[in-house]
Amino acid sequence: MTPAASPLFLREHEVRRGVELLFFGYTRLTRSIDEGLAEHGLGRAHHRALYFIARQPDLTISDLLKMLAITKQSLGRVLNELGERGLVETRAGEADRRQKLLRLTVEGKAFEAQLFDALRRNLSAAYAAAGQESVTGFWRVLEGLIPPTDRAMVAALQKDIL
Amino acid sequence: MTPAASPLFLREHEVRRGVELLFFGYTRLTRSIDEGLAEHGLGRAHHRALYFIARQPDLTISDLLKMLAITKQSLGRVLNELGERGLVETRAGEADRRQKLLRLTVEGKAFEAQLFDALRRNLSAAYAAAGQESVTGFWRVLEGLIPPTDRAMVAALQKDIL
DNA sequence: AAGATACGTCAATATGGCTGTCCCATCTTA
DNA sequence: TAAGATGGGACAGCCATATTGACGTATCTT
Repeated sequence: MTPAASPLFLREHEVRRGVELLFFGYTRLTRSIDEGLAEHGLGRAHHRALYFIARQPDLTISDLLKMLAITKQSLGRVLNELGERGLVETRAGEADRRQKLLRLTVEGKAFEAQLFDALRRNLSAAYAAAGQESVTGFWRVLEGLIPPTDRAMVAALQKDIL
Repeated sequence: MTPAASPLFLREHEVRRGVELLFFGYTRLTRSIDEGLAEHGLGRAHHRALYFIARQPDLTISDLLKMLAITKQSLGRVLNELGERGLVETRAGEADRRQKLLRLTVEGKAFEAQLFDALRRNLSAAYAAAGQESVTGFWRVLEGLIPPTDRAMVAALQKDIL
């Protein structure tokens, strides 16, 4: 049998390639929406909040905090600005009235959809160029990068669509 | 013939899944080195510079600027701090003495290797869990996210190893 | 000798994070 | 029903990382 070549040595190539492609891929994708955000005087932090609220209507503040993994104070500023611009609105929770349930307004939905269009264009093109089996692999590797403790949270997002 | 289902509608699932996995995967991977950086009082910006200098010894300032896609002023601070800590050193270019060729010092190499270890552990685990065909797909999709104008730059990194 | 290029730097500003502290409303539980 | 826990908000100050704009110097090119 051919012995497996030194795993650490061989893997350095592959790991560096992954690090670099992740860096360039991620930063280029996120940059693709900066223009749209700037039109409203908003930044990427606002988009992240918009995105997850769009994804899970009636999300609570604490759920959103877990997603974004930032402090309450940082999120507070972002949500206030989104509220002032009429993009996000809140209601008190039904079972627990301390909670605030976050939703996009009609304008918020339209704006999120506009930003998502840029993401869709770029990711769709990459998916199409790579082929479906590649997309599956792309997802699998990324899942493996998420600490097991966070995986349930990410998986839950998938269940909410349709 | 079965007509292809509405591409835009079907793709929304897949695109959102990609956006989310990229966000969580990328941020969790980068967080894995924050502790090591904090020990030296450095941040992620310093790591990005260290990484690319490690990858392409004798890189010039302007090449590094293209990689990072930040301004000269921003990079200036980062490089000064890395220089003060004795992690990076420069020499004048041979052909063109206006250029500064960037290199890691012995300590810089050791530090970069230490940080890289955390990245390697995490990415290797994800690669192993996903399997080799998945890794190929992972790379292919990410390549597709990089604007064609930047692809040559990223590809050049692969040629420098070994 | 004139202009372009590579790099450095001063100054002011924006963004998006952080810590620490304190507050109020509401829910849970002894 | 009182005491404590929890969800959320807010004030204050700070830090890291990025920006724009302007200007300076050494070196290379023509």
